Amino acid sequence: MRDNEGHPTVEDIHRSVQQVMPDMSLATIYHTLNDLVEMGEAVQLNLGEGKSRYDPANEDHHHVVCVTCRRVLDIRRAFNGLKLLPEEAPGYQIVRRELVFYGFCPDCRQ
Amino acid sequence: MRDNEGHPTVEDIHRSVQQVMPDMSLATIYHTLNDLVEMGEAVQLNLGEGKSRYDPANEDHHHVVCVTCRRVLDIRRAFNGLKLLPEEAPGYQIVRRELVFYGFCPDCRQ
DNA sequence: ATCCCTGCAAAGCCTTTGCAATGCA
DNA sequence: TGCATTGCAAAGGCTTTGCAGGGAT
Repeated sequence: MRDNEGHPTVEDIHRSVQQVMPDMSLATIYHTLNDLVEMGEAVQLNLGEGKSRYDPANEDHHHVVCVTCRRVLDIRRAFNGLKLLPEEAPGYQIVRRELVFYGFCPDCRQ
Repeated sequence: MRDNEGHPTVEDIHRSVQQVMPDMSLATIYHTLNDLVEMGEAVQLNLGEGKSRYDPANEDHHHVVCVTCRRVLDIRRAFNGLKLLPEEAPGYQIVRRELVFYGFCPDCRQ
């Protein structure tokens, strides 16, 4: 995941791992990713594609998705000034937040 | 969607519509929802469940999802002070943003 | 010897698609 | 009549699961 340049799908990771371990199966990739997510080492991204992408759980950053070409861009500073007001979710213990912007990238905007 | 109390899945909508039109098929629900999203009348939510939920496209509000019981709570004020800095996504035209908090609801927190 | 990890194949969802039938203008 | 909408069934994509084989402790 770290070598992969960003937001790899399960398929991406599978191909990548197979270059080192040619027999690695898809099922094992799924198993391992689920374990990593459970351990808190990886984050599963839901970018509205019908499939998941994965990030190492390093930083609290977020994403811009082009609705046309599906390119994904990292956003690092969007959370300045943002907080979940306690009175909006009383009693909740928040463990993660995911912010996705959808729009047209410069190329697809024409 | 408006009658449904919140964030219905396709299945929810299907059941709901069938109470009035018993022959309504799932395929038609999917067709209609896709049309509504394309028209900008509905919003498809990705809450990390492997299936979609839908909201009428009324307000720019967001969601808290309990990672245990999957209950979904609306958040209305979380965007105070949040903006997408232009230098973070130069040339992009943003059309929608989706913010999801994941955590434990009061009941599942124990 | 036991236990966990792996791979394969099958099954499971959710969603889309092809096609024929239907309804409406 | 012509066109869009519908329903059904099949297919498609992503993910999970059952099971048996194999490696490590």
